[in-house]
Amino acid sequence: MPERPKKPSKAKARILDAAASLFHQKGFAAATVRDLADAVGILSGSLFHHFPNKGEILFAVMENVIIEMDASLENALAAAIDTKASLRALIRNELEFIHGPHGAATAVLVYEWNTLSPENQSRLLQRRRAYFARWHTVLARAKAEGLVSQDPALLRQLLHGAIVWSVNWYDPAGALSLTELEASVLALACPSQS
Amino acid sequence: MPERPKKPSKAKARILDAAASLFHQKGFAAATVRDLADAVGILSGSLFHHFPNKGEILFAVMENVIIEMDASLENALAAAIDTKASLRALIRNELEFIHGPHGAATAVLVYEWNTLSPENQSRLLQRRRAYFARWHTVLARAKAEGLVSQDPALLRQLLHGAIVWSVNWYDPAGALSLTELEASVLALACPSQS
Amino acid sequence: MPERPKKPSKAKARILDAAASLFHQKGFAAATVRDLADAVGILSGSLFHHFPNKGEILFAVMENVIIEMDASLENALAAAIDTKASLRALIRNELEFIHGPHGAATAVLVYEWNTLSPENQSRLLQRRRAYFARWHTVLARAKAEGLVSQDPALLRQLLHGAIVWSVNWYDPAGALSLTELEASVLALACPSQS
Amino acid sequence: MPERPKKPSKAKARILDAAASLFHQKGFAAATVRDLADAVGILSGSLFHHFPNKGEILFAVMENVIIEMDASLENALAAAIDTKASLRALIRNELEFIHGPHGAATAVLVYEWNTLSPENQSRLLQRRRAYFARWHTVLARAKAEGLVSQDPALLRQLLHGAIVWSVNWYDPAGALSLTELEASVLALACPSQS
DNA sequence: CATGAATGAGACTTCATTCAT
DNA sequence: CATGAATGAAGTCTCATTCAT
Repeated sequence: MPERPKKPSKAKARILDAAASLFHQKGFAAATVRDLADAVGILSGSLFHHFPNKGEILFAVMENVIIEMDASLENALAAAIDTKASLRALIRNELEFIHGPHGAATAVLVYEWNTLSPENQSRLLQRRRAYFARWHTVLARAKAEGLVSQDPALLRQLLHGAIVWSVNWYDPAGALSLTELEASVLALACPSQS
Repeated sequence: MPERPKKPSKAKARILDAAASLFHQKGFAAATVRDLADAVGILSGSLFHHFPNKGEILFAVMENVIIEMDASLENALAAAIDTKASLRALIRNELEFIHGPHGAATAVLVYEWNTLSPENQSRLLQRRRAYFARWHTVLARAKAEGLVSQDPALLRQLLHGAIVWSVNWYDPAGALSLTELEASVLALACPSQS
Repeated sequence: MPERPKKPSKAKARILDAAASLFHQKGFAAATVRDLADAVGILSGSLFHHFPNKGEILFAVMENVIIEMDASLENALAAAIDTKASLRALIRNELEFIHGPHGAATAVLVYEWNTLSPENQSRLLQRRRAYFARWHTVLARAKAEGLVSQDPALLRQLLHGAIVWSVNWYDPAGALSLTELEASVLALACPSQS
Repeated sequence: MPERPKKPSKAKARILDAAASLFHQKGFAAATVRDLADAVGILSGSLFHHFPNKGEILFAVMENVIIEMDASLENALAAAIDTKASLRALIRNELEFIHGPHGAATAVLVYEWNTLSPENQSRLLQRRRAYFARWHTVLARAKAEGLVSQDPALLRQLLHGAIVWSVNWYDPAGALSLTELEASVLALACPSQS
C-alpha cells in the first residue's frame, strides 16, 4: 500500500481512531482538539506534532477509510462468482464498513464530506470515484442481465442512502442480523430474485 | 394551529428562514450567530431579542418543519384513494419537503437531530413520532395487502434513508424530474407493481 | 481628513495609544494582545471588535503617525522663510515626533516596519513616500544653494539615522535640550553655517 | 582569547551564524528555534545540547560580534597614523561590520539589545563600554585638535545612528562604494577637512 | 551528540451572549 | 426592538524546552 506515508506511528493511528469516533459522535465542528487529545491520552498541543491542523486529521480519517473500503470491495468483488454475488458484495461491504470497526470513520466520510476544504475534497475525489466506479460497473451489468431494472447511477444513490442511513437506527447487537439487513437492501434493488 | 407560539413576527420568520439555509449549508456548529445575523440584515445581538439562544433557533427551525411536514402528509393521505396512492403520498411528501421550499429546514431536521440537546429532542419527539406513525400505518397496510413484502419498520428506515440522501445528489433543475424520482423510490418498495 | 474611517471611537484611540507604547517597549512580536488589553483596561477578546487582528493594530498605529507626521511637516515647511529654516524644520519635526507625545508610535513606525506584512507595507508606502519627498525637495534646494554639500538622498538617510537613533539615548528631561539637539543635527548637515 | 568558552565546536559556530541571519531578518522574538534548527540542518531539540535556551543564543551572537568588533577596532586604531586617520578608522570599522560578513550579527547587536535579559545586558556591558571608550578617546582628541566641533559623547551617538541605520538602505552591491559612504559619514563629523 | 515525541504554557482569535444606550 | 461595545470562556495552534531512546 504505497499510498500510506512513512510509518503510521502508533500515535498517529491512535489519534485517527479516536478522531473517527469523536467526529462521528459530536460532529467535526463541535469536537474540539482538546476532546480528541483527552481521548488519546496526550495534551492538545501534541496533536500538532502529527498533523498540521484539525482539518488534516479529518482528511486522514477519510483517506484511510476510503482506501480500505475500496481495497475491501475489490477483494470482495474478485471473489464473487456471478453478478448476483457481486451485487451482494457491494451491499455487504458497505454495511460492514458502516457497522464494523470502521463504522465511525465511514460515517464521518459520508456525513462530514462537506466539511472538508475544497482542496482536500479534490485530493480525495480520485480515490472516491474509483470506489463508485466499482458500484457502477456491477449495477450496469446487473441491469444488462435483467437483475435490476433501474438506472445504475440512480440506483446507486438510492441504495447508498438506504445503507448509510442505517447508521442512525441499526443496532448490530439487536435482533436484526447484518445478513438479514443485507438481504433487505438487496431486495430493494432486485426484489424479484430475493 | 395552537402549537405555534405567539405571532410569528415577520422578523422571527426571516431569522428562521436564514437559519435553515445556513445550518444546512455549513452545519449548525460551524454556522455562527453573526453569519445568521448578517444573512437577516441585523446585528448579532439583536437575535437574542427573538430567541434565548442559538440552540432554540435550531429547535424552532425543526419544530416548524415537523409541524408542516406532518400536516402536509396528513392532507396528502386524506386525499389518497387506495393503499398504493398512500404509499406514493408518503414518498412524494418527503421528496417535496427535501427538495422544495422547506428543503433546507428538512435537511437540518434530519442531519442535525443529534445536535439538539436531549431536552429539545424530547420536546420534539412526540410530534416526530406522529409523523412516523403515519408511515407505519400505511406500510403495514401495504404489507397486509401484499403490496410490499418487507417489514414495515425496516422498510420505513430504508426508504427514509434513500429519500433524504437525495439531498446530496438530486438536482431539481436537472434532467430527472421529481415525479421520476418518486417512481424510482416507489419501485424500491414495491417493484412488482410499478 | 477623509482618510480616517468613521469616528475614531474613544476605545480605538485608547487601544492605539497603548499599542504604540507597548510595541515600542517590548517589540511587536513580544508584546501580547493580553498585555495590550490589560493596558487599555479591557479583555483581550474585546480588542477584536475594533481591529480584525494584531497586525492591523500595528498598521493603524503606523498609519496614524505617518499622517500626522506628514501634516505636521507640511505646516512647518509652509512657515519656513528660507531654505535654512526649512532644513531646520525637517530636523525639528522629526525630533519632535520621536521625543514628543507621538514618540512611541514614531519609533514603532521606524523600527517595526519590516514586521508589517508586505500588503500593509504597500498600503502605507504611498503616504510614506510623500513625507520623504518633502525631505528630498528641501535637501535638493539646500544643495543647489550651497548650504549642504552632500547628495540629497544620501544625506537624508544619514540624518534620518542620526535622528531616529536618538530614541535610544536622548532623554528629553536631561541636560541637553531638544533645541540643542536640533542644532547638533543641523550642524552635521551644514556645519559651516551653524 | 580566554573569553571564548570551551572550543567553538563547528556545530556551535554554524548555529550562531544561522542565528545571526535569522534574528536579523525576522527579529529575535519572531524567529523560532525550529526556523533556526532548520537553517542549521538539525532538529530543534538538538539546539539545546549546545545552548541552554534561546536567549543564550542571542547572547552568544552578540558576545562574539562585540569581541570581534572591538578587536578589529583596536587593530585599526593601532595602525592609524594621526587623529584624522583614527576618526576614519572608527567609521570604517563600524561600516565594515555592518555591511561585511558580520553584518547580521552587528545589526542584531544594535537592534535587539533591549531584547536581552537585564542580566545578559550587564554581562555584555563591560565589553561594550570598552568599544565605546575607544570612540570617545578618539573623538575627544579630535575635538581638542579642532578637527570636530561637537561634544564627543553627542557626536558619537549621532554618527553611530547614521552608520547603523545604513543597514536599512545601503546596498554593498550598489553604485555607492563603502569608501564613498565612509567619506560621507566622515564629512558629517568634520566637513571642513574632507 | 542527535532524534523526535511529548509537554505545558501561552499565543492569537472566535464566538455566544449580555446590556446600557 | 435594535445597536454595538464588552465579556469570558473556549477554540485552534505555536513554541521553547525536556527527555527517553
